[in-house]
Amino acid sequence: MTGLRERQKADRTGRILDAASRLFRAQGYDAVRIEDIAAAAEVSAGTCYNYFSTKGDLLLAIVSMEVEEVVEAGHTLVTTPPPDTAQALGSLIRLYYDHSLHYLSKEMWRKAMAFSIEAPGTPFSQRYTELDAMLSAQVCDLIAALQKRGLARPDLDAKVFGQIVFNTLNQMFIEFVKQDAMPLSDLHRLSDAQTASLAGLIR
Amino acid sequence: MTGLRERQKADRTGRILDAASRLFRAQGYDAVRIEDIAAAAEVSAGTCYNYFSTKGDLLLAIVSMEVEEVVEAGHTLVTTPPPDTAQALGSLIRLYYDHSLHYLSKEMWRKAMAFSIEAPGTPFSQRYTELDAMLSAQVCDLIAALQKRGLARPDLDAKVFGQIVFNTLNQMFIEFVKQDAMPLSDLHRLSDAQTASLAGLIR
DNA sequence: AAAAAAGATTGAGTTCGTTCATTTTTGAAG
DNA sequence: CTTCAAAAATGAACGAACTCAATCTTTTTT
Repeated sequence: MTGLRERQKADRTGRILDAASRLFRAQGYDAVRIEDIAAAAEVSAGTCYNYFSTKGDLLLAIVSMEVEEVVEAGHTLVTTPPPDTAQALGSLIRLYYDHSLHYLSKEMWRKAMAFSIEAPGTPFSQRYTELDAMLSAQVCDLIAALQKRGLARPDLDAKVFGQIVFNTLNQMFIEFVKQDAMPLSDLHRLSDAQTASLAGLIR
Repeated sequence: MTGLRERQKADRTGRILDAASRLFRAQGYDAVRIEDIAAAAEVSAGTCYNYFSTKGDLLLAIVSMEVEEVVEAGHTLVTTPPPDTAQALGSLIRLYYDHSLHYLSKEMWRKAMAFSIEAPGTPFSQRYTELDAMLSAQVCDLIAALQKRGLARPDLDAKVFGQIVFNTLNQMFIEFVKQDAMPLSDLHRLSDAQTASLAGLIR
């Protein structure tokens, strides 16, 4: 079933993604030209456009892989939440934040977020939006799980409140990547304060 | 004290802003070239760059003027809020949303938001971020005003809660401008539902 | 009022993302 | 094995944002 054509296609996709990911991280998104990526992936510039519609979409493909990992890691945590509301929320949020700079620079996040707003219809922009929705749903699930364990007010709409929490942490993350000088520890501090407030409303 | 040089500078700035605003709205941000703006403003392309650092920053200058108007209009409403929590919040939000498409297209909003994330250091990007903070503060002020009138739980931190409300409405607005097909009425529906939930938490 | 300095304008030139006509490679049919 | 069609790769050409050395305009100095 795996013809030569199919195998080469997958191989090229992988090489382009690898090359782009490595170069973006090493030199920055703007400093890397499509031609550089093509050269590193041993294809031509035109071929990159057979696989990814724009440079921005290629970036979003890379970012999406990262977010996929986070969604998976988050799933484990949501199914076995710590036995305290603030700590449960805090752990999930910390998981998201700490993963974020593992493979991606702030510049890459900025460009990715910008592109997903600017060009929402692009294939990987849609994928990225989906993944965002999955993260949001995960927070909702956590709150529902806490309710089930009697750690959160049962009269709360878990979906509405989960989205509120997600919007808040998302907004703080945007501020974080917008300021190159801001260290991760500051994001944690801000986040812990908000989480405490929000946990107060839940309990 | 207004020398010739100063007057010409103000005049040119105005002409560039006017031309760009008109052309962006009529033809779309991407379709308009700097040269087109320059021609319409009766200057050269290079001159546009003496006044605005990039095309994106020029757009943000235009968007900022719009947001300034909204901040002003909102101020009136916050000082004399309707005598009902949900209605007060709803009026302010409606004010923001209804103003949004008056002078600016969805594409312009998308590009502006994208640029403000992508290039946060640029002069008008900073201005735009400031204005965003002012809107957020306005929502906080409204909640504080409601507390003062006994229309909201006094034990609530107005600042924290205001930011939550602002983040929520901001996020909904982003979804709105990301989908060209979505009518303003749908945004209102979504917003009304969320506002009702949030008003419930406040009372 | 002339000369010098400071400040702005200009548009040709550079760069890089993107497109597309042409060429090459792959897979199927005879 | 040859022929043909479909799919994919290629790189030269294009377009638009942005830069910068040369030029022009305004202000200040003598």
